Amino acid sequence: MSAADHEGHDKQTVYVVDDDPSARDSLCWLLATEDIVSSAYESAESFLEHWRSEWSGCILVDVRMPGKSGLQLQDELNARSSLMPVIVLTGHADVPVAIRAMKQGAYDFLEKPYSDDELLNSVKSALQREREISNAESEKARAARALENLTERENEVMRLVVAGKTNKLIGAQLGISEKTVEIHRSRVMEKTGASSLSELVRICLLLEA
Amino acid sequence: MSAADHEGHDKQTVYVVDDDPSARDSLCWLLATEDIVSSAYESAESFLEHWRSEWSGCILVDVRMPGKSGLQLQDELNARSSLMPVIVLTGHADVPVAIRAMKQGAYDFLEKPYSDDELLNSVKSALQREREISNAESEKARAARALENLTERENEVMRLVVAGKTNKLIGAQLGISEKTVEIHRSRVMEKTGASSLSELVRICLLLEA
DNA sequence: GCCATTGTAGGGGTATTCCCTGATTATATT
DNA sequence: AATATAATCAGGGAATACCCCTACAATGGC
Repeated sequence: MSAADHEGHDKQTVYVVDDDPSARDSLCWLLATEDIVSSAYESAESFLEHWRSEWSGCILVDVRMPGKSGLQLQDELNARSSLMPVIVLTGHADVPVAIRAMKQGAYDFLEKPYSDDELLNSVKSALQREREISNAESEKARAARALENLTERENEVMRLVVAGKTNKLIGAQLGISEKTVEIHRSRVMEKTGASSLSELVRICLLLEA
Repeated sequence: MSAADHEGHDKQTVYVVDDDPSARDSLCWLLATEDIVSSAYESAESFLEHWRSEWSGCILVDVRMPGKSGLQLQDELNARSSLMPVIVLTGHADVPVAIRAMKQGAYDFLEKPYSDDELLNSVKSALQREREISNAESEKARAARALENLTERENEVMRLVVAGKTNKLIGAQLGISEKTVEIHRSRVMEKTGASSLSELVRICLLLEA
């Protein structure tokens, strides 16, 4: 937990996507008063063009915009497996839109006029959430990187090891010598950096779920 | 997966909570056409009175009702750690209510008039979801039951075993003989029913998260 | 042809786990 | 007082895992 804080996170940024320049400006200004870094885009398209999966922070997006709407932007981000919380802003009461946004995984949905406090609270909580998600994801990514260097055979052996089988059983099942299993097994431990069977099991479970 | 289906599930029931008798009747009738068992309540209070945590299925609740509203019912169920999906029904477009319902974890939010198909699709998908949640929960419960029979010492030893330490290290750390650790360890395996270290790790991880 | 990688296998040794029997002490329950 | 449970420790032995070494065949790239 404590170690994860000073890990590979770029500083969190709030990405403001709104076609109305004055709305963008006032949002960015408001965020700046709380020392929150923001970055503004005038359309969903221009945001998506620049978007990088490594970005850290959250997104503030207006529903009604020329071109792609806020909901379509959300869709596209979901398709790209973005895990960044999205806060949807809207000027008009529209239940179906609100429901769709929430079901698409919006972190929050604010109707104008909203108070500065409402917005800031929502943003801060979204940033906090993103930090947690991001930490969990970087652990997963580290595990995945460790596993992708394994050869097919090593992977096969690893799965059986994690399933709790002994080297002897694994050898019999794969039609190879127990000795060979030993070697694959030790390579697995070496490549994954796991110092114990428990760690190896943890790594594998992290990627199954 | 296949084994979980014929497990301790009571048959799934859709709990209909609505103060309007004709609405209740038409919902129950509609559900019956798809062979879905339903049970109707005229108020949040009467539903909560009968509610049992073992119930399996989902809840269809109207927002506007005399006494506790649908949202308050949702609150109360959350407080009681209910994991049953809640589908909120409403007659009037009201964004804040819809947002609140979704943020409180509603599975869906339907505005009248909704089509029969919309409702049935939502219900069926909620029931499917509940089945998954319920299976996952019963696994967790089984693991918890296994662990709560452990003595303090056994629990202590188990944590260290799962942390990947050897019996020797555990003995040193707890100031007891390696032999004694062996015994606690084997009791842990026996009581939890784990047939390998991997299984034990799985069980523990299931309850940490 | 040479070299790196991968998969295979054995010898030999040490460490660890796992299972058996047997025992002592304390505490709580009956 | 007798019984049960929990926690402690010991010896011995079988099975397993882990680590060192050497070795060979196939594969593909330089």
